[in-house]
Amino acid sequence: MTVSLRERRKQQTARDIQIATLELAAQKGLDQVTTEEIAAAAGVSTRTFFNYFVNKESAAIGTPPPYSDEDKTALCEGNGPLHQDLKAFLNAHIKALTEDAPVVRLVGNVLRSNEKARGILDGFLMAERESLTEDLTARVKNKQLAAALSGMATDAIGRTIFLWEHSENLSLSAALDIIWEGILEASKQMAASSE
Amino acid sequence: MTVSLRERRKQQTARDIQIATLELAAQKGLDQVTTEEIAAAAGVSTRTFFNYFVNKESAAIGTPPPYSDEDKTALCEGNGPLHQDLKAFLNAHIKALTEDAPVVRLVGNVLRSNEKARGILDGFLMAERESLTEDLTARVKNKQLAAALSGMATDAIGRTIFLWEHSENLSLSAALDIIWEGILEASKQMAASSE
DNA sequence: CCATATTCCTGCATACTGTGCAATATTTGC
DNA sequence: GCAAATATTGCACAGTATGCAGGAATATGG
Repeated sequence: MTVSLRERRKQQTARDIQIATLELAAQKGLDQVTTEEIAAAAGVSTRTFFNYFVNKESAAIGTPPPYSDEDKTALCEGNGPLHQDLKAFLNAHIKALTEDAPVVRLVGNVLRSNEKARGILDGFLMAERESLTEDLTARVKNKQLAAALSGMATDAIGRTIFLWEHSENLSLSAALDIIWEGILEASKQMAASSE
Repeated sequence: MTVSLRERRKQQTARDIQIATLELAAQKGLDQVTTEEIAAAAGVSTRTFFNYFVNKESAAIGTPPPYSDEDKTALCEGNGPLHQDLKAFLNAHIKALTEDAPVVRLVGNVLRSNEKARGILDGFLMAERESLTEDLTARVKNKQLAAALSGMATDAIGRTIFLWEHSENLSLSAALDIIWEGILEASKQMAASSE
């Protein structure tokens, strides 16, 4: 076994707390849920709850899947057209999100009504975007260009999830295709006669 | 006089509270400042502080300048190339921000370290972006395209402020020019061979 | 298998946040 | 001025979050 019993227990407890938080939040809104309730539902003391997460909003968000390192290196070492490599990169990330679709949906629900949770996720996404920008700089050799591209990418993920949450019978990856179409069209219009 | 004494007092008090909040936050970080201190510095009771703002993070952010209605209609009724009209739109908004540059700087400072504040601003920006998307839809007749464009615009504002805060001797509008250059370049690369 | 070191969980004390309510003070319109 | 409307304030109270210290569970080494 690669991880100790202690390690596994810790991860299990963290997940228990997150699930308990999300389920209670789904029932009556995160603001109406007390940390005491969450702790009880997760089978730990209030004090332990705060050993795992600094507040209930963080508990709801948990640790979202980061951009994978392989995907990032594939992107910056890719030799296809940029838009195609970027799309492949986003496809991979969306696929990772699909694994946890139910949690994504519950988290999205919390984000809609809770500002603090948005801020926490936003901080996470900013860090992700920054790291993607750095990697992209290796490929395109231009900081501002890389920043613009990685902004487009991160924005695309966000809008994809939003579209998916608000549509019936639309997979995450189908939603991405729609969003991506809009981005390509926007790029064309922006690039048109911009010399 | 267009506004009553009461109205003016209210606005003055709101501003007093915001300034007090930002100054105390600049000294020792918003997290280390209590609402009691802020209220005392602004010359009101703690209870009154909460009549004006729901929490200290909102007090720090205050009410950021929204996209102006004239600028929005100018944008969607414009007949120049899209990238040019969009740039003009952003120029106008950045000019508005320049009026309050010191406050923008202090707010930026808070945003860097406070997640809750980021979430609050994020909510505000989401609403702004959505309204811009609607207006743009009138011009480009395509929801996803409009959403992508308004995402680029809002992102540009954010990155402009960031660049400006981290550079010596760079005006907000000069920062926007640099960011904009990156966006145009990104659009070109994305549009290249995307048929 | 036991001893003990390490890590984790918990209860308790405490400071701060945010809201409802009722009393008090201020402004407004007449 | 005076009554109605609106703002401010103090107080009570529930919830959030952290430090600390003792006890429980797990890991390690013989």
